[in-house]
Formats: sequence, structure tokens, C-alpha cells
Amino acid sequence: MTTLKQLAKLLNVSVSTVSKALSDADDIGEETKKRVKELAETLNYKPNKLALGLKSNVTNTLGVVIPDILNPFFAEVLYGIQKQANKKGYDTLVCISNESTQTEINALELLKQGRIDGFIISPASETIQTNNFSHLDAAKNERIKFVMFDRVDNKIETDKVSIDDQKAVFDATEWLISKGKSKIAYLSNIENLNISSDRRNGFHEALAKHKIDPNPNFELNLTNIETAHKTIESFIKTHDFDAAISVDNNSAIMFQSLLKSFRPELVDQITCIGFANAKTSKLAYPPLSYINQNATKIGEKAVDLMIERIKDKSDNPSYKQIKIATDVVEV
Amino acid sequence: MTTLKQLAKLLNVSVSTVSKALSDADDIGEETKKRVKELAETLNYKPNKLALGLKSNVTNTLGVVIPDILNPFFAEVLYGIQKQANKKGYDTLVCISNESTQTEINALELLKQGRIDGFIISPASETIQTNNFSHLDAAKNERIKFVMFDRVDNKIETDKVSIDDQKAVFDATEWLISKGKSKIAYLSNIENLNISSDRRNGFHEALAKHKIDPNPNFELNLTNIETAHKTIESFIKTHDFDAAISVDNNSAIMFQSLLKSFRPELVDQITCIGFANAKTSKLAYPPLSYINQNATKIGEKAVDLMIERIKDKSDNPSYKQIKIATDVVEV
DNA sequence: TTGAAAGCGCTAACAC
DNA sequence: GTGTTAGCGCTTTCAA
Repeated sequence: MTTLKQLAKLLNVSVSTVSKALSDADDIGEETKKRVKELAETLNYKPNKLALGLKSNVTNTLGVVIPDILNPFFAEVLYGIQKQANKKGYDTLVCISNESTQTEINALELLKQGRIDGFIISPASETIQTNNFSHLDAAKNERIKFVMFDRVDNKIETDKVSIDDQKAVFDATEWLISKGKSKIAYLSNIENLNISSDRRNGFHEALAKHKIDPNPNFELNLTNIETAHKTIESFIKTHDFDAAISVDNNSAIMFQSLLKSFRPELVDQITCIGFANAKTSKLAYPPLSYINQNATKIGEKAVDLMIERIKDKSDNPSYKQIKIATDVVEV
Repeated sequence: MTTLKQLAKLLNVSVSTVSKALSDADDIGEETKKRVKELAETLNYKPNKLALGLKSNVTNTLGVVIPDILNPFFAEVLYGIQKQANKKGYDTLVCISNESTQTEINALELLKQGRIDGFIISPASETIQTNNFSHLDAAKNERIKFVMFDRVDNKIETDKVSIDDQKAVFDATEWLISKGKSKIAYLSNIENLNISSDRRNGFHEALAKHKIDPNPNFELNLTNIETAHKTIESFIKTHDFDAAISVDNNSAIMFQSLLKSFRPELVDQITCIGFANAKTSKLAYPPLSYINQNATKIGEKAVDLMIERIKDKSDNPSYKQIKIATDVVEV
């Protein structure tokens, strides 16, 4: 790595002159600036970010803690985070908690070592189930800035980005009802998450609005992936239904596939919808209509909030809770 | 952030005493060590990694450049990288090139600013198609250490981890043949990648070995996702086949789903296999048998190679090319 | 118009 | 057994 010192030596000037020349300070002669810049270019000089960080206490780096990178939703949020962060001149130090509270705590330890200006987190499912947010409380006490996304929690006072889970499922359910459906199966493999109750409420709210009685037997808990196929199969074989809504990213694809196997004659009559994106929707045929969470936008917005918070030096910040609009994509 | 200086002041000792006490140097009195450690614990002292990095030129951070985080394969590799890196005491600075050479170059710029000890990369498809590896050559000239994975290239001399693409597809094809199949559709949405020719060779090699004539009409190019469904549909409707092998992560799921729609009577007789993992295989029903790339292991191995290379101070390194074994998982 | 010096947080050689 | 000093790469104030 080329350093200022090396440049200074080669040019027979002082380090501070080189530093100022490169930042176009107006107390350096044009001629000197030119020489300095040329050599810097030739030797491919890059300022050392560690030194900058040490000096200024600003690292232009955001920490990111993701519960599960194999979940396409989180992968897409990460995509949005990276895109926006780079656009704004920030890098990302990424950790995957793998849904474990301990791993999440370790991640925060790593991030809290002076290398980030703030972090963006969606808590692990274990953290949510055990309601153990002490590490986030600690971060707050240490005045470390962070933004929560997706799995947000009321107990933590900070900036938050999520979709309106209840409304998203409400809208999708109404969409099914508008298609004349009323016997709607409800599929969920995220019963271990706090957002699942919001989504269920949205479902029930839509049923109630349209005077459809909810039927507990129509609500399938698929949280255990080992038994999910069996659960769906048994439902399909024994119930009279005309639609299915999945409140996670996978169940709709599974459901449709099993439907084709066990009640192929029904395929044309049953409408399935789930959370998805343009790409995963096409894994099914016919492609599934889907609830677009706009995961990329969630990531982008989280970065915007984070940067806003970082710039904000006030002692009494007013935190924001942003809800990203979802939409039903009919294909 | 608590610093050594603050601890020193509170304890009325010098900064170096605190530093040594915390690292258990044996020229510090037991009593002093105890006092120092207790206070450090109480104030939640964490050494500043930026300062450590500046001082020692060692950051214990690995750069990672991934072409596409929405691809489950890369997501899983990243998972393996993170897992192994954390285990070995390294953090990861992750960049997504989004299959663009320019973004990849920018990513390397970011990473080359003194904050990483080396980087792990799988090049963007654009980089491979345009055969433009100058930025990696540059990295080599600057003596920056890196490991390539999956999309490895002979022209670059460095450590590499991949699967044996030809063998993986050869094995899977033979597996189909062993089931009595001979009219095998070949599905690929990765015709823009260098590895696709290896995979195709594996397919042809297996056919040749078993004296099956290859039929070009059976080889479907699905690289354009917009036309993929149509291409498959038209093939299914007009050809006589008894199996399908997908050399990417999606096509097999699509193929099976379209098969159920357009030739449901064939579903029981046609065997489909593709690259996948335990989770994505279950998106289909019946779950698909799959070629397990052991993506997690690829990531882990890449980290091992990277760390080995970092520790290796020799001027004339002997680079390794590791092939991770794949296996056919029959479900 | 340029340079010297201090300091960000840390470690290590050397002195006391 | 403990402290002083220098230095990693950089910016910035102040002096020349």
C-alpha cells in the first residue's frame, strides 16, 4: 500500500503538504497539487481507511446482522442494503446470526469494536421467542446507533423499517375474496416469529370484514419443515377449499406443487398466493401471484434511516418507524 | 468506547501497564493485573480494532465478493464463509457485484484500503464473458492475497475452491442412466458462465460411456428467464423423454412443475435432478433428488485456504486448487 | 505556500 | 514491576 509518507519522500515535500494537496486545500500551490496528484495516481494511492477511522471516529461502514441468509427475503434485503450503502459511500460488515441469540450477541461484540458507525439488524427468531433483547438494550445504553428491520419490536426504542404485516395479508386475503374465494387455507411456517400474529390478524380481519367465518382447521402450521409436506397433503386430501394464502416465502410453492400431485383436477380452480418475489414466483407453474414485500426497498430505507441517524448529533432523537408498502402482484 | 487511556487514568497507572496487564504480560504484578482486568470488565472495554489494524497491519477481516446473493448457492457459500471465518476469529466485509464487472472493480477498491487481510471472490458473469480479469491481475501485482471459488479461471494464479463440475454432472447423469433412463433432457440457465461447458462435458461424457447418442434438441438453454417457461413447455409437449437434468439451481423445479401441468400422466415416469440443497429440493413435490454442491463446505474451505495463505509469508507460494466432492442425494 | 507537531488507540522496545 | 517513547497513516492547527 502506498502511503502519504512514501509520496512525500518521493516528492521531497512534507506529509501534510501531500495530504492537503490531495484534498485540494486552497493553501497549496497549483503546481504542487498537480505533481502530488499525478504521483498519487501513478502509484495508485488509496487512503488507509483504518487510519481515517482512527483519526475521525467515522468509519463509513455499517454493520449488518441478518438472521438467515438462505431465506430469499433476507437475501434481498441485504441486496438492498448493499446497494444503497455503496451508493451513499458506506461499506457493510455483515454477520449472520443463524437465528441464534448467542451468535447475534457475538456479532454485536464484533461490530462494537470501533469499526462501524452504526448497525442494521433483524433479530434472530430465538431472540424473539425468548424475548431476550438485553444486548440491544446494552447497545442503546452505549449510545450505539442501530436500525431494526422486518422483525421489529415495540420494546426497543430505535428507528425501524418493516412492512405493514397485518395490512399486507389483509390486502392479499381481500384480493382472494374479490376473486370469489371464501374457503381459504392459511399457511405459515413462521409461527415462531412475532410478525406471525400480525399477519394472522390481517387474515382474520379480512374474513371478518367479508363475513366469512374463520375455520381453525384451515390454518396450517408448517414451521417444522420435516412434517410440512405431510400436513399439506393431508389437508388437501380431506378439505374443501378454494384458495390458499401463505404468509411466508415457501409454503405457497409447496402447496401448489402438492395440489398438482394429489388433486390435479382442482389446480385450475384454486388460487394460491404467498410472500415472494418476481424470481421465486416463477419457480412454480403457473407462476404464483404474490405479495411483494419490496425487500430491496426495506434494505434501502434501513440504510437511509441509519445514515440519517448517524448524521443526527442531537441528544434527544425522535425515532422513526417506517412501513414499506406491499402490493399484490397478479401474474 | 472505553479506551486504554481512560482505564489508565482511572487506575493511576500508565497506558502501557494497562495494555500489558490485559495481555497477561509476565512483567506486571498480579495485583495490578487484577485491578486492571476488573475495571476493564466493568467498563466493558473492547480493544479498538482500527487501532490494532493500523499498528499491526493485521485486521482479521476477510473481504468477500459475491456475484448474486439471491442465488441460493452463493447465499449458502456465504453462510459457510461466515461460519468458518467467525470460528477462526475473522470478520467479513461483504460486497455483492451483482454480476457486473464495474461493481466488482469498485468492490475491490473498497477492499484494498487497508482493512482486509485478503479476499474471497467468485467473479461476476460479465467478468467471465468479457474475459476481463485485469482487476484481479492488478490485485496480484499489489501482492493482495485472494481465493477464487466456484467460477474459477485458469488464467489467474491463486488458490481456488470449486466442485468438479464435469464429474458432478457426469455422476448425476450416470445415476439417471442407472435408473434405466436414456432420453435425458439437459436444462441450463447458466450458459453465460465458464463452468457451463464443464458441466455439459460431464453430461456428454456419461452419455458416451453408455453409448447413448446426444441429441441437441434435448439441450435447453434457459438463460433468459423470461422465455424459460415457454421453452420448457414447448419441449415437454413435443418430445419423448424419460428424465431431465438441470445444471443450475432452478430449472429442475420449474421443469417438474411444468411437467405436472402439461403432461401430468408422465410425472411418475420422469426423473428430474438438478443442483440444489435440502431446502430448495423440498420446494418441489415430490421433493427432487439433487446434486449437492456442498456449498457450505466450499465457503469453509475457501476461508481455510485464505487463512493459510495469509499466514504463509513465503515469497513463492504454491497455490492450491481444491475440488469439493459433490454427491447425488436421492430423496 | 509549506512544514512541524500533536493526537486518534494501540503495542513493544527500552529505560528506570 | 512500571513508565516512557516511538510509530502505524492520517488530518489539522499553528508556526514559519
